[in-house]
Amino acid sequence: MSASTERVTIKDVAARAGVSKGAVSLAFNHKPGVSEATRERIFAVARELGWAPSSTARSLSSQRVDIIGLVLCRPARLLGLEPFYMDFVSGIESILAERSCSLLLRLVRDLDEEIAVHREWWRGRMIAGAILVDFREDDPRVPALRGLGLPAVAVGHPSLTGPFPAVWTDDASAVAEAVRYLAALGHRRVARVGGPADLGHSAIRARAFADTVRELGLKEARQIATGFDEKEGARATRTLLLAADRPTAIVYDNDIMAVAGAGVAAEMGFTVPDDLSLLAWDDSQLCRITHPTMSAMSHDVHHFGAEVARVLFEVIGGAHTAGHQVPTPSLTPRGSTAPAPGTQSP
Amino acid sequence: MSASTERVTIKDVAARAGVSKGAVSLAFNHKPGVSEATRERIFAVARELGWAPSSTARSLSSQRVDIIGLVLCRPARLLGLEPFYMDFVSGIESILAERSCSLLLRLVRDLDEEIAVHREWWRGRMIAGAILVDFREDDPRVPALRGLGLPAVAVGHPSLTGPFPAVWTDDASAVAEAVRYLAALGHRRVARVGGPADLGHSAIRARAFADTVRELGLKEARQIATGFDEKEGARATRTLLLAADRPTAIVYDNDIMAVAGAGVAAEMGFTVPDDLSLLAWDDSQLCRITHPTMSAMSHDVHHFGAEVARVLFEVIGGAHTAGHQVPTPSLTPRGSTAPAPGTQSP
DNA sequence: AATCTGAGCTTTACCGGTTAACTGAGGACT
DNA sequence: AGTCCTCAGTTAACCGGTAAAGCTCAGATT
Repeated sequence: MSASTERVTIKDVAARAGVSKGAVSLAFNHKPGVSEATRERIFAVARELGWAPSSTARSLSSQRVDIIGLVLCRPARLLGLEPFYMDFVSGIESILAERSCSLLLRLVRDLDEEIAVHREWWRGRMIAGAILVDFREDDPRVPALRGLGLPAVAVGHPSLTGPFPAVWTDDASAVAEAVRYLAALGHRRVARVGGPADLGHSAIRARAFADTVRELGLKEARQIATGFDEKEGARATRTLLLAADRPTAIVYDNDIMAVAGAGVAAEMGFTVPDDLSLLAWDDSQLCRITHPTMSAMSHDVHHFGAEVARVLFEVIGGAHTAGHQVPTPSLTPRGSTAPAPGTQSP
Repeated sequence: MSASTERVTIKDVAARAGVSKGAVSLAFNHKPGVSEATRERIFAVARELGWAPSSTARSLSSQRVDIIGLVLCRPARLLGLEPFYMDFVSGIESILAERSCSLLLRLVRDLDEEIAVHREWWRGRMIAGAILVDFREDDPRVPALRGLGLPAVAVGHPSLTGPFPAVWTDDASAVAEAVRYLAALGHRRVARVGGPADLGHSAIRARAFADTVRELGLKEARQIATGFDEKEGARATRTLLLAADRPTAIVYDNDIMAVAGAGVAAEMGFTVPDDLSLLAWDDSQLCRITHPTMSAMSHDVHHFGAEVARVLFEVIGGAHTAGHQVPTPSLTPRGSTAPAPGTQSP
């Protein structure tokens, strides 16, 4: 039981089993060319010696890896705050774990760095494929990474993701549903606190929001772009509520901001939902535990992540996947939305 | 600008620069043996060809990698729920990003699998070091991984982590502070909803809790072990509140359970904090946005993760690090704690 | 009897780097 | 002039696997 410092390699296993390296390799990759008896002997020796093929060496010579890459281009701090990402990652991991794969995670400051990381990872066959998130309009990653041959799945609307198979939610319909719901409750002045303006899905939601407002003949609606965090959500809410024609309902792009908005409303003397209705997005646990509870456009983010991973494996497997849509976030009314002030309940 | 399929390797760079592979390698590793002029020429060619050393190949021959490993042995779903982990990971990433390192993340079902993964990763020099978390008492990873030579830092009290440099918070003191605070508010029956019994820090907290209760002469205190999730937190709270000698204050092992507990209390007709005081742990955003806001034992989890990563780099660098303690969680009183029912305020 | 076949291995050439050992030229020192 | 260094590089072995090509031999085919 001594901890011998020598690393046991395929050569040791081969020698011990009385065969060549090649035979061991064949056996371990379940390829024909070794008899059942030899195969078993090899496995026995490997077990005895505690050997398993080195994935580094294997990936160098055979280009096969069991790692998939995820590069995130967001401030580290925000990751910890947003429930979305961890839930998404846990969904991915749930599928990777089934296949004994790991996730290589990297944080970068900008998209150029992200592109460089993907190039490098793929060049050296460090990863078998990648998951691309947070698409911008005219995203620079599309021209930079297309044609690399990197198997990748894109999280975002197909209009943004270029040649990469996309997995997305129909944000436009969801936004429309949200606005219609609020309009049905009698709200005429509805505002929206969105994510960063350059993010593709923010733009899609913004457009859908404006369109629906116009279509329903509501008052000209204000939208504010933010950085997704608590503070900006609070500030945006304050700005909206201080305006002369303050909204009676606000739709948020995530739940952190919605909850922060509820705090601001309370602090400014507005009662939710009597004076003001709030509608969150993503519906993590947060929404269920506030008082009042948060109405939200909810979808299963964990499942979303899992679906993305599943599609990625199809792509890696060579399938000509077109990508696909996961269920549209659906309205989950809770305690933060109510008929507009001065409206008969419908 | 054509997407030539051929991968550019060190050989191409060498040929183009008119030197040998060795010279390119020396230049890129900033080792002596090439003149400044040649070095520059090599770099220029590399830039022109878009070449960077393949980390796979490098790690095979030189054992140098810029990836660190983290294996988590928890249900995937829970990861997405607990604010702790993402915040912790984001702290780690903040330090890794500074050094252009990545995190290799893997989810496993049990500790045996975790041990196997670490062995494999380290054997093949897939990782430069690892972060070990969630220590049990007599943790099987300690005997299994010690003597491997794997640079690792352990998150947990040194009494649990064996030879691995530990980074930990002084949970015992924190628990004592929590109980003292509640006692000072006049609470005589204090209960605790803890994490899984086999987790080292749960045991430490349980012991400290019992000790402090005894020391202060409080009523015999009930402690319930749970799986850290919302549902179990709710159930434990219900159990406690249904008992004849129900507590007037409850300390939780994370904030999810505390918040779930608040919901149960409300649903059972207890007013927090008038009838019942609740004290959370970890203090994520959750605690600031509930009504009433949650008093908590708070610490900076992001910073904790960063510190762990920093220590790991020291260990990888060969330093003989002893590990160290990060600030003890400190009491942040908010709206969920108040004098015990029928007590004069102090 | 000569040839073909295929199962079961072995050999050998990589994969893309690193590194120890070696070479050759120029300069300093004796 | 001869010896010794040092610098700047080259060569070749090696890291731990994979994979294509080659070899051997028993049994089937003609």
